[in-house]
Amino acid sequence: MPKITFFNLPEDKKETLIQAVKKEFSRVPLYDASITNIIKEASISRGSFYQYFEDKEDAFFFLLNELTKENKYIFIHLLSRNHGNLFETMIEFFRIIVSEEENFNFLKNTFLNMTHRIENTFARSFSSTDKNENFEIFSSLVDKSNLNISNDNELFYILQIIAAVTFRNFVDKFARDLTVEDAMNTYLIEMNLLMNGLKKSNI
Amino acid sequence: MPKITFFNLPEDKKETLIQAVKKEFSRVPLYDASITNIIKEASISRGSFYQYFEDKEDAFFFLLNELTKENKYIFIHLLSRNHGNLFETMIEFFRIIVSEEENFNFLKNTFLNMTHRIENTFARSFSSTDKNENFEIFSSLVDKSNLNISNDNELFYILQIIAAVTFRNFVDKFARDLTVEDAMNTYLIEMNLLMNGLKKSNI
DNA sequence: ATTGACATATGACACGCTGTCATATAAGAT
DNA sequence: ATCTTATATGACAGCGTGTCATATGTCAAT
Repeated sequence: MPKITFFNLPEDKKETLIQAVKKEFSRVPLYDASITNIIKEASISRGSFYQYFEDKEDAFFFLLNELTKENKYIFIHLLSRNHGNLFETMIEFFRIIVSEEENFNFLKNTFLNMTHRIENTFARSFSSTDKNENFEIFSSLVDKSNLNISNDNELFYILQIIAAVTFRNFVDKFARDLTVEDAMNTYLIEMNLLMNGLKKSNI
Repeated sequence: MPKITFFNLPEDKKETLIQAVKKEFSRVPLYDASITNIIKEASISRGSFYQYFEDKEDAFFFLLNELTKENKYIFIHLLSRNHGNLFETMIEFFRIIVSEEENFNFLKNTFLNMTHRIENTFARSFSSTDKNENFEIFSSLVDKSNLNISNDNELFYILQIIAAVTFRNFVDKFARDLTVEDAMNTYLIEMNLLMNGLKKSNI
């Protein structure tokens, strides 16, 4: 978490700083990013940076969190518009993320260097790391009547599976520079397999 | 790839160096590892390190590749013993990896900091990144008769899905320090969901 | 207006790490 | 014995991080 000093900053200065942080993390992934570049871009001193953030990671995760908040908002919106249909919602959500242009490079650097912590942060967009408050919200919005589960608890595993597969598809999209349509095609095939099962169903 | 000089090394010196590399990457993840520590441990000069490897990553991926080769061997063996049953094989394979003690810390550091490149390397144990020669081998060994696919090509997507879910379970095991049995339980639930489908099947 | 208390800003610096290179040593061939 | 090629070495430049003593700004109280 950024320090209080950061949040006390006047709006315009804060915005300049955020843009500088975003620029650097769009240029290179977390571990290659340089604080020196950020402070040059934002025209602040080295010391100031450390008054605002704990370190490089702190700044990165602040940014990622902001993005995730927006995505979560989008996801919740889609879910209710689709009357709780999880699969329809995931497919629409997937399209929105892979079509994203403004944050393209930031997303690319982030997905291609997805550590456990980054994945967990991002996953809050549409799922939940733990069985926490997030999970309750999602659970209440999802139409469970046509899911292969006997109790709420099992929804958790379904979300885990969908998250895992969705992530892999995000990464693939960026790693292989797929077009939006190619990425969508693969994702649709895999979501269908997920829905219907990988095992041949008995006739 | 390590340089020729490395492969020309007498067996014992090479082994000492590999152990030093392993020790450092067991201590901390790739990006926190220090070449200085490795050369101290192996009693070689800084210059020598660079005669053997391109850089830190080069050493890391060499090690990961070695490990992956062993895993691949294990996987193939299990697959044939299970007469090509993919799910049974994955479950046995999963248990072997999460029970691993010798490489515990190396695996932990690796899984918790799994970038796209690391994932791809490791995935060669039981799947294939691309539709390459690896895929042909796996494809020929897998019993496809009870899989929900109409052609060989679709096997690829099934492997992708299984790989994604398996990875997530590996990561979870290390991230939350699960016992082997807890990790197995979750994995079994998820594999069952994968087999039978996330959607309620029509009665 | 002056003071004191607290919040914020600054950049020089110590420290650690990487990758290189000129030089030294060893090994092998003729 | 000499030349050639392969390997080893550690000093060093360059860069980046996080800290800290110092400077500057803010604001309430007198």
